[in-house]
Amino acid sequence: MPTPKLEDVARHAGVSKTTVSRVLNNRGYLSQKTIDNVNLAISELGYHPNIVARQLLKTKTNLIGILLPTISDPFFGELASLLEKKLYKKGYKVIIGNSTNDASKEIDYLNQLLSKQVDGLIVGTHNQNIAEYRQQNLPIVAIDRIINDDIPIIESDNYKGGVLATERLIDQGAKNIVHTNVSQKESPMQKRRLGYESVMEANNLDGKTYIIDFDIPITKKLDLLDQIFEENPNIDAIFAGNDTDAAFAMQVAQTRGLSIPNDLLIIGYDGTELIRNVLPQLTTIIQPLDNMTDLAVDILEARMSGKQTKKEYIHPITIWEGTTDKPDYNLN
Amino acid sequence: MPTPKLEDVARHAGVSKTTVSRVLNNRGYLSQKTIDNVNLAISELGYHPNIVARQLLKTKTNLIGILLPTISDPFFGELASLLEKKLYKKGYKVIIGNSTNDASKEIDYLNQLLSKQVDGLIVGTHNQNIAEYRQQNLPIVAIDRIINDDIPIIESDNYKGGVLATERLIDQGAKNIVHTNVSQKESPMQKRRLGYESVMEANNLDGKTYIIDFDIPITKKLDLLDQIFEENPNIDAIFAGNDTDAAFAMQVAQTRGLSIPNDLLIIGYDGTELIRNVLPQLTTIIQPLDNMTDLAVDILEARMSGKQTKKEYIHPITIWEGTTDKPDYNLN
DNA sequence: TTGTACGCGTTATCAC
DNA sequence: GTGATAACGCGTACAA
Repeated sequence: MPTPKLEDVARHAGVSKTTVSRVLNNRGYLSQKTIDNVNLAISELGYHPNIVARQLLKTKTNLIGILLPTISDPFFGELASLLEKKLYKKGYKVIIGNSTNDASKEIDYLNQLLSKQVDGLIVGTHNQNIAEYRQQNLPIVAIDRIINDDIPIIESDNYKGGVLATERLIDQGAKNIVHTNVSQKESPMQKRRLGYESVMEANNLDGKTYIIDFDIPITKKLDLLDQIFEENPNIDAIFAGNDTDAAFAMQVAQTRGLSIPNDLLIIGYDGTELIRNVLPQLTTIIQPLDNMTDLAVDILEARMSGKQTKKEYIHPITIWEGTTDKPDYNLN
Repeated sequence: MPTPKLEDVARHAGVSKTTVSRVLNNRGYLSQKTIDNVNLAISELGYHPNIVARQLLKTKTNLIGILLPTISDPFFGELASLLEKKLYKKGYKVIIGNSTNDASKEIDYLNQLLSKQVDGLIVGTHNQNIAEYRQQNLPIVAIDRIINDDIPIIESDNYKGGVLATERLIDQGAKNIVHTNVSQKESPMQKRRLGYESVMEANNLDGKTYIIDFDIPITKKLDLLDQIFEENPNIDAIFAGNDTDAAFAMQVAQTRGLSIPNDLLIIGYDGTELIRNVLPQLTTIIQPLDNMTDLAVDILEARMSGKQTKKEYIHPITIWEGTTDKPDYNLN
């Protein structure tokens, strides 16, 4: 027998569909006897209401899309995890996609939104120039990503983070500092680079930024990092655009016989809970993910209920004081 | 104006709803002129088909639920990431939930399945005795988890992994080896413990297993690990039930002044890509996640199309040869 | 080659 | 208190 529907329950209980629906939703006036009757029929048949039919009528799915470049990286993993928990508490479930460098996949997810499958979307991907975003009245919130003027951005104080990291390295005597960042020009992550460049310039130092995108294979990342050392024999510090890069750089440096922090200083960015505990020696800029995700959910809800919001929300960063940026560490 | 529907497009193009539907789905015979006409109307109105209405008609959502204890841990992050990629290629999108120790949340997700919101479910959580699983004909696949006799399990060769790790530690001279595992008695992860215990017994050694569940806060995990050292002053090796435990144990040990591998040997379990690159020195048992997720998707599809499957699929493990289990490492 | 009419499972409206 | 009926937006026999 196929899954029972409302009508089957109604027939079984000897009432109308309306009555069953009322029992299901606690609406209207019903005699206790009827209620008991219907509930009995429901459990006897093992009936479960069909969510999809409800969604069609309500034009609301209680589903939120989350689109990230990857979810296996600790930063995005923690981001996704926090968002899911917070959205769940508000009654939403989450459709997640890692769009790994795949613009067509991102477009596909966007079409779902436009097709009323999700009530809202949180984007943290980095593909550019996707026409589908040029729609109206879409409840979207971006994390660390610029989409267009209408879509609010949640981010950490990337510029200040870049400044802080670079200053610390210079304070420790570093002169040949290399930075890693992503290729997407319109990402707020570029502000990390701007902070780095402005401090370098103020100190009359030449800066050099290498591109390491999120969604490339790890082996490729290691190759790129190795190349940095190859091309910069005098390198004495790295300000990595994220902690994964920083951690990989530590490994590559050690493979090449460089000792950290004596031969090479390293500072990362993100400061996820995982990295802080697995690699506590890594000095890094902490993004306040808890606050950022709280806000992302709030702003999304505001947009979904048609409220206006600000365009940009910048969160203060803090620093995790490890030892990878202190060459005198071993002397203590 | 509200979002346009099929009927609006039809009126705009001067044809019937059926014709528009045909154009949308490339079905039946249509004149090129009509096709162009309809497509023009579609783009002029900015029409997008309503997925929910389609789902109702087809009684299929192309949505798969994935239920994991957490997604911020690298193992589950990579698992979720791989599953999402592979399901996407087959035309499915993914609803993800981390059920962090919350049985009611797990039940809630199960009800979604029963409510026809998803076509299938992949479970890797560890909550027990959930009655909702006792349903019939649910397309479910479990990863590293025993649910009931009807639901197939995908797992690595946990027993052999436990044996292998313990033997290696004993070969290096360890005698006081502590193991960590989860509290869920019916998890296949217990086979890691059984492997460990059988080898310990065969060598006339006393084993001791500590419980560290996946979904407790990191600070709590660190406390539990610290307690292990407190209660076992003679400890000379740890076989951690997963790599996160292993990595944290390394940190706690170092904080207590223990040097690895000279004072303490460590072997982990999982061997995710991230940990292999961030902490390559950690010797660990590698689960073939790529194969396991391939199979999980295949088996789920088989179940969804009503085919019978085996009850258990065990994948061979390999070892990542780091240096944390080789006390003579520094002598080389 | 195109159109009509019905059904997917639920809830809202109005009547009794 | 309860029931009949329409409506949500789409796809598909069947007819033309």
